[in-house]
Amino acid sequence: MIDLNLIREQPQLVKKSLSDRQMETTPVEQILELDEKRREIIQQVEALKAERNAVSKEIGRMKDAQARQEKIDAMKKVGEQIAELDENLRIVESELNEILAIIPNIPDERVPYGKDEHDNVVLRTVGEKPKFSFEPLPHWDLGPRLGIINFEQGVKITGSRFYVLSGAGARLQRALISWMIDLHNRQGYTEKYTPFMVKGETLFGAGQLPKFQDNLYKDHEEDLWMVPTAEVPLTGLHMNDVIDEADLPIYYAAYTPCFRREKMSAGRDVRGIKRGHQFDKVEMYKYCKPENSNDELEKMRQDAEQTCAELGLTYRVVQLCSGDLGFGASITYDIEVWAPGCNEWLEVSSISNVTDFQARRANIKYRPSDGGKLRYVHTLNGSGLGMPRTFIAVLENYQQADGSVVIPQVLKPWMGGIEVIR
RNA sequence: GGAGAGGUCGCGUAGUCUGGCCUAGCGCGCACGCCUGGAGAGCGUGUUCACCGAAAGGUGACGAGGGUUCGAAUCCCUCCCUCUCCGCCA
Repeated sequence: MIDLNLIREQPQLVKKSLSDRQMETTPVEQILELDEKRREIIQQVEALKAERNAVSKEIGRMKDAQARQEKIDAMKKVGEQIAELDENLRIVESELNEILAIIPNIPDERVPYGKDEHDNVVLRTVGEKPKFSFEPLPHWDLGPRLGIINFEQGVKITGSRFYVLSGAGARLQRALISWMIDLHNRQGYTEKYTPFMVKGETLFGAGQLPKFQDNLYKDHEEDLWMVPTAEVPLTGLHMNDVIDEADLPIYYAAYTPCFRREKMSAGRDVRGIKRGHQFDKVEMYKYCKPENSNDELEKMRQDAEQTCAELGLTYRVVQLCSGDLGFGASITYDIEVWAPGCNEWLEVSSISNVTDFQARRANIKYRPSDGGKLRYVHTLNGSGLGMPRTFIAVLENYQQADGSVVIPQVLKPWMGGIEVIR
């Protein structure tokens, strides 16, 4: 949610932001109109309520039965007016909130203008694309050949875009998750294990509802939704909280599976395990003071980069352009690792400063140490890292001429003695 | 899932039966001041948030949402959560 005051005071800035994001319509005028109407009604109805409160108090003290009845009758009419105005107010406010709820965050001024992902800017590349003495296989050949990825079984028990990991493959994924969480621990993040299902309110707070409803799985009978990312429960942890300034910044890391219907991406990346309806991810998350969120973003990007580097993967850092920016993000870096088998850069991390966008929706504030007014925190999130793609990169980069896959050094403590998958 | 007890301004509680001096009392904590060589004790003052308003001021919030009423923390309905017991169960 962006600040209504910002729309009031700088409507041009908001309009430009929305058009930079390639939104066709910018409902700024409509918001201002509704806001105007809202304040008008509030003034009317509150004046009436003040009158009713005063007279009602009087009635309680009145002795004369007839005069008393007259006042009661008069207040009955006032009550009817109040009910009518309250109803109007409710309608105006719900219209206003409906629109505000789908306005994305304002891009940071450093975000380059661009139409879509083709206009993203590669900031730098770390490492070199590895050279092979043989033709490296894509993971969709490598996995089944090694017996560690089974596509048919996934389709059999659940459906398309599902797969089963087996033996050393399942173990490799578990090793990646454990190693990553331990690494983030050392980087200062507190590990969290959260529910994988949340209520609608929590999804609203994180900015997933109402806009991305179509991409979410939901229980048919209850208000329970499968999380599309750990960012959602991690935002929810402090929903409606007031945090002491001394406790900031807060760093969390969590592993969760992520569930996405991928309606928008139907037909994309159908080959392999790159895009499924269920995937595992380790997420980094921060709550901090507004003045520190830029520095925290850079630190989180370094933390994600370290994760790629320690795995020995070649990666590049990409700055998202305005048109490719996510709904809640004000600025985003993607980290992509090189996958020599499928011959492409795979996005394994997306690191964003969400500023106060989620904090407003989820009502997360902090109390300044100097006793000043409560302020909204800033939140940041970043994958550290996304599983199937990191898994793909490890398989494809560490494959040998004989078709086996060597386990990266850092993962060995979790592999139970397995050094090579063959 | 069944029965019962609860949810009040940081924490703990009073208030609910009997609607209106509840403009939500008291204790603890916290902040400031007085006192003190200093500290403690004591005394005094203050101590939620959101919204509307230039301000004065006003409105709303007693788990959430509805209803009754001139007026609801208080009465009625629905839901959520916590605790105790029972049932079921990894």
